[in-house]
Amino acid sequence: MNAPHAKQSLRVWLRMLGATTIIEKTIRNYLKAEFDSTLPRFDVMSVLDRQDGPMTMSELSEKLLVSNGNVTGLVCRLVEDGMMTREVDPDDRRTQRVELTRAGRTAFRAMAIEHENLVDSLFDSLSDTQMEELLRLTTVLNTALHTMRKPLEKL
Amino acid sequence: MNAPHAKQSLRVWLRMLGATTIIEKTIRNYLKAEFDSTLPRFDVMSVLDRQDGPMTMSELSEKLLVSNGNVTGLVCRLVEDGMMTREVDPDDRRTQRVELTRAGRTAFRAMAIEHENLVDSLFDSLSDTQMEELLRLTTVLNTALHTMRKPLEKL
DNA sequence: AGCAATTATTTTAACCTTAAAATATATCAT
DNA sequence: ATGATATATTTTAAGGTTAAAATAATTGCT
Repeated sequence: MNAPHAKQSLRVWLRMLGATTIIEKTIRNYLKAEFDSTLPRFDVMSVLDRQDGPMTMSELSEKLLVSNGNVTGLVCRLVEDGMMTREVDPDDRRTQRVELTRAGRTAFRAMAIEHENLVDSLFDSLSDTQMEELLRLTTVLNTALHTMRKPLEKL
Repeated sequence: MNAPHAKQSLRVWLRMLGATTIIEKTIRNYLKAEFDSTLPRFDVMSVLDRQDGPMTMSELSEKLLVSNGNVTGLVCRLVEDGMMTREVDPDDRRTQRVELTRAGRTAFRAMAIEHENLVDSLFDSLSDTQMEELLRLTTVLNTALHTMRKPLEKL
């Protein structure tokens, strides 16, 4: 689409990575300190909370962009914690149907509110206009990266 | 600095996180496929390459924003791979002095070039103007996050 | 000198992550 | 029905990550 950005893109990338790294670490520490939980668990619960009925392991791993084996471990721990249930689908015994328990949904909603407040505070240095610009730019980038990714998956 | 961005910041954060996640995964896959290496190893070598003389484990972990224990493992593997040397500082036998080997420096430079080309291609969807905007915004954000972090470290 | 406090690093236990191999079940062609 | 193929998931091995405990060496106080 463009002439090469040369060294500019490396500089942009390192700034972006630096910011997301700090924000992510802050969120992880917060979830650990306040809820004795983790970001990957939060992400699993987030996907499940948006869902009406149960979900399969594969659907979960696709939504989260992580491997199947990874989901297996996360779900095991969340089930142990009483946040989720997992049961074999009677119609296809290869498939697991997982969903949040009532306690899981309640716990997630509480975390989600504070998570959002934390994120708000971390972006406090940007004005509303800057936030809009950043949203536009990251949306363009995201869309391009996703359409770039699709063909790669075919391999 | 501002009125609350409300839900806007969560949306911005998720877009930013989405983009960096895909870019990072792409880089990891690339380093694995082309150089049989990893991003954390690349980061260690990158810090060391910018350095003239040897460095201590603590300096390394500060630069990389990771724990001491983490650096221990990474350095062990890089030493095994012949990319680095590690020796006890004769003046303070608690301290390790680590640096790249010649092979390590050569390997890193080769990786760095292709890494930069890959990053360039991943940002291809943004125009030069958009890249400048993105650089400005992420710089503001980064600076604020770092100055936010300083006081937290004191605790 | 000798003991307490500090500093640099490693070890440990737990968790996250992946790719590849293994397991179990379902589907399909004959 | 049977055997091959495909699908859903788990297991395994290797690495990355952290906080906290353990080691080891230095510094400082008296």
